[in-house]
Amino acid sequence: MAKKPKNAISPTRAENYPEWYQQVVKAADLAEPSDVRGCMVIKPWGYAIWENIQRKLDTMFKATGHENAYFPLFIPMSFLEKEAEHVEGFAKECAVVTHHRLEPDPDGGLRPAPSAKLEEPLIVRPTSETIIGATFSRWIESYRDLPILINQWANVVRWELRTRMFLRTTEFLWQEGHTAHATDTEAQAETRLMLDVYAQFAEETMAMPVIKGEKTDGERFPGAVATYSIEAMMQDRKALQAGTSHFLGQNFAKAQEIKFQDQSGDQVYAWTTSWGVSTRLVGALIMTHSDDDGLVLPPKLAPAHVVILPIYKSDDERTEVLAYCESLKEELTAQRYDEEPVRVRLDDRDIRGGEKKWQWVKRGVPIRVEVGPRDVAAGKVFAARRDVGGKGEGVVRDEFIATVSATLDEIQKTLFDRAAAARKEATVRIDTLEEFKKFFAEKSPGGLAYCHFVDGPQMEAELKELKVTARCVPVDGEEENGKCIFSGKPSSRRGVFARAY
RNA sequence: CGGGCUGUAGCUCAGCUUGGUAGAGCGCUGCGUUCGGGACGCAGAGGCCGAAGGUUCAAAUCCUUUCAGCCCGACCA
Repeated sequence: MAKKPKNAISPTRAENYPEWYQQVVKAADLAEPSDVRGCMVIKPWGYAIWENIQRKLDTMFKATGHENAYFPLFIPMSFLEKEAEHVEGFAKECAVVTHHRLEPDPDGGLRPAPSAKLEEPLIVRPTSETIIGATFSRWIESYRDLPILINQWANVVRWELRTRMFLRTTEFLWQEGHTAHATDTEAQAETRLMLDVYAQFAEETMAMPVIKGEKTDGERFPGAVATYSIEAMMQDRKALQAGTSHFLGQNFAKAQEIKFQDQSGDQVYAWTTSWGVSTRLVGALIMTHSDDDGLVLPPKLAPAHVVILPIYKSDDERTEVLAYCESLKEELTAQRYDEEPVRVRLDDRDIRGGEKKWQWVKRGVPIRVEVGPRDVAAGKVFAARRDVGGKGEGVVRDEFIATVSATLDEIQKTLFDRAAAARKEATVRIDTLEEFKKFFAEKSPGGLAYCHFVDGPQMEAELKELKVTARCVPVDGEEENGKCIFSGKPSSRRGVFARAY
């Protein structure tokens, strides 16, 4: 007799959070390590979540006037050299292509053919500001060509030395928006608009509360004038940057010669922005909602809203139960949730019921329905919600179908409220360095600290010591006079500080 | 890129100190018993012990080199 562990995931969050995270990724069948160092294979269940994220965001981008396009994976090395800060930021983590042909080597293997060396090396894009900027410079001649609002769904490569599934991998999938505008004001408005889009997506679709804010000097995107981000708090109270929106000023326009003739006939530089979210959002999703039994998915992103598990012994029962399940599936699918048909999966695989049930628990499906001969006879279903745990309860079939959409809504809301409560619980205002150090002490749980500060080397040094980072200055924060806890200088706004991923 | 550790079955690992032609649990396949449940029994498939070289009658085991992974640090829009 095997021992029955109390939880499906070991270790639990409390025992070892980073290891728990890895185990959830594995148990929920989201992704696995690949044959290439630092890269992962995203498995169907994980990719389906990403597809849902993509679909939702893509709709929001289109609704705000953006169009999709696609730019090359390779970028001439010289392009990266054009913007000084940009080089500084990315040069250390670029994959470089130097040859275009292989040939047999003396040891029986292969090697890049010396005769096929590229005149100019290509880098695999770590982001596409430079090549898109170069393209924009050809597209833009007149103020009548502006604004240009482009988005691309793509993969990028950043040669990170230390990787974690979804949170930081060498290659990852993302979306990068790139826009060019005639005026400073318009570009700034675009930057803030997309920040709002991200925040709305995070809170309404991912059920993940976020803080919208501006980054400090140390955390700004290389080459940007201002970087904004949405910051979320994970269950271990560490902050995670979940999306960024950059106001690039005219920095890239000057580097890439993105010029146009304005209404008075003068040649002037355009104002550009860029903004992105990545598969890191899947990591954020995991660490925001999941529990010691595995993944917990917000209904709006779940690949399946409802999973139906038939239970039977004999062939007769099988026929009867399956027919009941098929019609249940059909009627559920006819229901609508979040403006789409309810997504239902009927799992009639021939494996043990208990094991099958736990697989779906670990995968985080919002509602699990078990149907056996007794339910068929009584016209009922046995339903359980993933967000509240427990075994579930018998419900009259038609009633279950009629309320499924409302139940999904309730689950979505419960997840958001729970995450918001956890964040509130971990949020403090701190006014002295002493208190700050205590809050972020070695064994302390930490959290989000709102403090007055003045950006500068003194702050950077203190933060580094404590392994704390300035996350952002909330954009909707109130003006308030105070003193920087690091330097004592006067400050008018509080910033958010936290340990971070 | 520095410091520490580990590479043996699909997975987690034992065996290595004291060299003698490879083990367990889980998973997988088949049969059976159970079953509103992550169950059990029996039978079976599966490994040239990360790679290369060396010592030896004999190497998973000792020596050298190399590659890969993990942890800690540095780095990280």
